[in-house]
Amino acid sequence: MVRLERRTVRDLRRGNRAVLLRTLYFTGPTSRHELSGLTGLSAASVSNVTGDLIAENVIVEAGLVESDGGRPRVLLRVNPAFGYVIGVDVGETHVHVEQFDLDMNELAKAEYTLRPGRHDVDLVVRHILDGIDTVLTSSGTDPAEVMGVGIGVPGIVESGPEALIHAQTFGWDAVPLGALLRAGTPLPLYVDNGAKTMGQAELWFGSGRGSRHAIVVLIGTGVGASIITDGLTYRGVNSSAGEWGHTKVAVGGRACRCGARGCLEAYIGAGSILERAGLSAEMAREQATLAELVRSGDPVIDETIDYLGAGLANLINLFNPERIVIGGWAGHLLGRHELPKIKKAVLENSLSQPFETASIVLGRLGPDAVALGAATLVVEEFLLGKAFSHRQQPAAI
Amino acid sequence: MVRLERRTVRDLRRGNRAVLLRTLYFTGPTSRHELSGLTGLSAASVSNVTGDLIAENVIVEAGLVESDGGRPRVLLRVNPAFGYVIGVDVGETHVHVEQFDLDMNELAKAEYTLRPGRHDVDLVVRHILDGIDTVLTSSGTDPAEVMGVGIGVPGIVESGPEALIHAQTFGWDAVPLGALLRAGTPLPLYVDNGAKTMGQAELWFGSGRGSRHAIVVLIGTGVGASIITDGLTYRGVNSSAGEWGHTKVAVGGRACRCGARGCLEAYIGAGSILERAGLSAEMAREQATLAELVRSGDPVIDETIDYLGAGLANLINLFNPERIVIGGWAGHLLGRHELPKIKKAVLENSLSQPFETASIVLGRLGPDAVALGAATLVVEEFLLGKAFSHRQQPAAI
DNA sequence: ATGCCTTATTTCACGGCCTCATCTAACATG
DNA sequence: CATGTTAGATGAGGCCGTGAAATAAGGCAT
Repeated sequence: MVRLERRTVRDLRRGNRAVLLRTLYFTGPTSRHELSGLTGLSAASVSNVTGDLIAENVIVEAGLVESDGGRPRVLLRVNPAFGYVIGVDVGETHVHVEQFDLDMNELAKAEYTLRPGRHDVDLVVRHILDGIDTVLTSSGTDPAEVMGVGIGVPGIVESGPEALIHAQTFGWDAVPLGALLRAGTPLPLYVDNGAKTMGQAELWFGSGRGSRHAIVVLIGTGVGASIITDGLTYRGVNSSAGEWGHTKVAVGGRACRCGARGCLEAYIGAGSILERAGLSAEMAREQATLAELVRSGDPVIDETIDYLGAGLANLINLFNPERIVIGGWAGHLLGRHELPKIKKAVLENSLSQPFETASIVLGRLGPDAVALGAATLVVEEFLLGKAFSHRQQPAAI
Repeated sequence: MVRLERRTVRDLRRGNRAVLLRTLYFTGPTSRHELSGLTGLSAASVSNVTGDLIAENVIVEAGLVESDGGRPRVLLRVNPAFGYVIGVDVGETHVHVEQFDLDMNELAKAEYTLRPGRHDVDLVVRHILDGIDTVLTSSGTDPAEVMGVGIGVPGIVESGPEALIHAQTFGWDAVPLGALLRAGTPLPLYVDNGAKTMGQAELWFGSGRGSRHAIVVLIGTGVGASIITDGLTYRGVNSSAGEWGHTKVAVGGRACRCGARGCLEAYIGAGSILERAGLSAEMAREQATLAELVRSGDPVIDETIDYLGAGLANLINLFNPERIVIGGWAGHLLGRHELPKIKKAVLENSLSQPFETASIVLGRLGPDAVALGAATLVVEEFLLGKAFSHRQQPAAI
């Protein structure tokens, strides 16, 4: 059932302000005149709203552009120093904490290594809190200028003030990461699944840019996906949507580490590929070993591509996206060498109408995309000016 | 990328008017006072907007309710005779045309039988056009009072003025049904996939009522799904989203009539079940034969349930819905007898967090739901007052 | 009957918003 | 330095939703 909400004349302004701010953010330096054309707002309104935004220091003037014969245009842009955002990537083997300005320039970074298999909650929490301190100190930023901290974690994140995390591979069962961090910092926190944060990074700054219905898949040791519908990350009712890795592509097939059988991850997850090749690779050498398999054209890779093709085709048949972005280190490895084969496998497994409109591309951002994307959770909130409404967001804690 | 749109003070009124109208439509007779509480609008605004709506005859007063000691409340309701809508169900063996008032009371009906395998486009078009005339004549309705005709068809419907239809099972490849109908009637037309129209019927009036994220699956000879996100049918970029029947649950498995292998439909579609049981049933006796299989507890049914469980679990893992509604004649047959087994199969194939929040229920509406749902496409347009914006609708042709 | 009490709905002044038309600013050109 | 051109600002006007006050429409006790 659609939930429409009443609006007052003030919501109007908030909304139009958000329209302007978002346009400015994604278009870059733009004159008031152009903004009027881009947003549909009258020149008068653009003038009013930008006036407010400048007074609040949210946007700043950024040079002139002469126009032939007339008054030059004043370019406006979002003030990158209006505030700062922090993104955290909690991975299987590391915790990365990065600070950005609003232009997403990286200002500072702190990295911590986790011993594989040792995902002590308190240790992770300490790394995150320490990392926040470290980056702020190293960049000389006043904590009051930090708009929030976005955190990308593996597994399912239940939205809510506790941000309960269920991550089987970490041995985390209902870990209240939000509450634990809340005890250590007053900054606004946004916790979300790492595949979703990476997806938002690719959507905003990478290969997904400009698309409205897209899917970003993350293939590493684990397999996940970020589903973007109508330009926003789709989260479902409990924000666990997008668990692509545990969809079944072979009823009664290989056992997966999640306990079920026939999961996609049991075929295309990096560890599973190695297992199927008869290699019991150490975590540490996983990447090099897989790279060698791909390079040597091992038949297990072809089989993997068949499963990947089916998995991607399922997404195409169900979501009818305009773009599919392949990310994650194993995804990059496969995609870099075998994209034509992958596309062929998808073609064989999907209906032709949706297949034809879905372009399949490699992710453009590196492994840091998880932290970058986590930071964009904070920026999203800033751009929507708290005026967003109907779609579930990972609310600040 | 989110597309926010500028709004003027007039959009505000259109939006709030839609809020009020929708509340009134789904809540039933309601006083102005209650409406104020339900919508959040001030009493003054409710008074203004309802005044307009009454003047336009869109809503009418509907009796009084005394309140203890004070002025009695005047109940308001949508005027069921403000306009009429027509829903068409184009199925494998029939064309049904039904006329409803805005309360979705069926006022007239026309039915045509199609010989299986003979899906001549012109014949279908003639049936539809003839059906429209027939129901209007039999109910004595002036065509000028008809708000539109919704048409549910099998296969993929490309949105656009032509409404190109791709339905392999009909042998329809890019049939411009919209254009063909347009030549025969001036009424606004809304063409959409039948699974989607049935889904909207269950969402509005059946087992999906009140849910925001739901999936309605249609299991008959063919297998489809309607995906409801944020209360609206999700269509994707080309409105082909929801092709669940051709997602792969067994890489390299049984051949499907779509040409691929391992499709869900090749295991749980009614015809496929019979085939797997070694019965080459005639279309005409399909239903009775399948019923017999289910009743006798044939092992092929247990196998079917395994595949159905995997298919539903995939939807749960990907969409994290609050409800799954099982519809379609074969779906009802299986669900009526084997719902506990189905739930167990889903449990075994889905992650526990999303599983726990998804209730799995049987559809409540009968086989007429496709036509009813098609008619709701027109009502949807009416309720949104053309003020909807960001979500793709099957635009009127 | 009458006056008071309670609750529902309407009216009205007000402040906020966007837009159109008009005005001013800031440049180039000759 | 006057003129032309384009960018941006300003102000009147028309809508909108809201709160407060007014009015409507009953019940109830006297």
